[in-house]
Amino acid sequence: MPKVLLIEDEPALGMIVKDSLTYRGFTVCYAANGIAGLAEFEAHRPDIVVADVMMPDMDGFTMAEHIRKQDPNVPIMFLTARSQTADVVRGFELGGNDYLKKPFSLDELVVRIEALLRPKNVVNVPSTLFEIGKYTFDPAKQKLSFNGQEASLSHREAELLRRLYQLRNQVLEKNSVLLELWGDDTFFNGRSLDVFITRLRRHLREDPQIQIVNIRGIGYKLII
Amino acid sequence: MPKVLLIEDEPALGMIVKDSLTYRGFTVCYAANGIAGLAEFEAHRPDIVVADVMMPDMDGFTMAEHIRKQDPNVPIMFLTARSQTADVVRGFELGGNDYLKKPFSLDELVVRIEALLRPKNVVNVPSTLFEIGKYTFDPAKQKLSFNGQEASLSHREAELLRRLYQLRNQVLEKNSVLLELWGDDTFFNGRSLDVFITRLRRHLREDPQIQIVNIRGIGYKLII
DNA sequence: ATACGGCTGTAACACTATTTAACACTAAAT
DNA sequence: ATTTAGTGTTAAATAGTGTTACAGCCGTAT
Repeated sequence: MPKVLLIEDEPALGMIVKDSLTYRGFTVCYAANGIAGLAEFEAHRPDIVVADVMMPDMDGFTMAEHIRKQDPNVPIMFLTARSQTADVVRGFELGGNDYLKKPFSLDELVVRIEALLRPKNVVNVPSTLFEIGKYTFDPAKQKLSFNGQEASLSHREAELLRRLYQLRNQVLEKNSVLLELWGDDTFFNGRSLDVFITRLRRHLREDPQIQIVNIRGIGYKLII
Repeated sequence: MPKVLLIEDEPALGMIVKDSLTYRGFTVCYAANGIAGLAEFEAHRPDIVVADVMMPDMDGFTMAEHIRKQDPNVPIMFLTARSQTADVVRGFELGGNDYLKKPFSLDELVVRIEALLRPKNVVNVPSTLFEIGKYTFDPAKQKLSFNGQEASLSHREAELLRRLYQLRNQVLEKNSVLLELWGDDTFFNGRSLDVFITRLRRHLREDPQIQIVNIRGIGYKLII
């Protein structure tokens, strides 16, 4: 039951939006101007802020600046009648994550609110587990597990393994991985990459099915 | 955490898109024109390029040509106000993988970027095993086994054996294999190929059934 | 048949790339 | 200040590939 703080100075529109959001299952706090909105924010700590830009006494952007100081992460959506991009840019610089031009449809508002509320990493977590032979590799946590045993990889190791996995059974070119991970491909970095390949081989040696084969002068291939 | 290089000469739109992508978890490098974009590409090696087409000093297509020379695989998406199909066709000829007509929604941009980043061609190919007489040859792992004993082949050896096997009992022309594996067919590479044939014969000598016979002036034939 | 010149087979060597252990350095954690 | 994890660097050993030399082979012209 996500909590929405709605700040809108035009009461008619405000009530319509509030009712509509309430009807769709959101808890809605409502304020009619920026100062009141700020007070509501502090009092109720909403999950998302939907704010009109043009309001008396304190506009939406100024209010957003204050909110940002208290919570750098809460998503803020601006409702704007002005279509000048300059204004929208200001909103984004304040960390507003979306904006909606009036007039807007209530459906669109809801869809956008839901998108902003969707925790990004919940979507990602199930997809980030790689099956590498008898191992399971979580590139986000940099963990490699083999029947219950969990080993931590360093960042370099994890990034390298991720690239190898994404191109599994194909050649991962030394060249490109050096540019991506090390930033250039000088001689010494090349040796460094070799060393990391050795380290990954050691990590993966429990499953003899898995091989990191060298393609001389080109790169490496992860065989599963 | 995919890296996006965004090239857009209109600063207002550029900032909006940049913020929006950043919020959704992308790392964003930003450039305001084609020349700067090219420099950013070389410096940061992004996973995907999103480029405006119409820009001062170097247009998106020209920039894409230069990027393609450095990386034939990186996806490029064009943002275009022009709807002329001719332009879009040119973009696709340069290997741009998608285009988006302005004005576009940020959600749509993100969906398309994610689609382009999704690795589509990496499927688990069950490694095919070749039966060569009493030997078993795994071209992916570059291994040759003979009743339990496993020997590693080098990459050149494995590639050569694979070609011989695929044309078993037919002639594999020196000429073509030299072009494919060595890149040209000069005299010295020709001798090199002879040497590799010798090495394969040694690897395969346990089964006298198997022969690599020479066709003078033409190539070799693997007889099983 | 014989000799010739261009192939081919192979060993040996040269040279470069890779593997690996060991150690050095740095930044963070204690 | 000390420990630790992560990463970079070095050096020695090993592996992969290219080059050369020489011996033998093949087809053919004599």
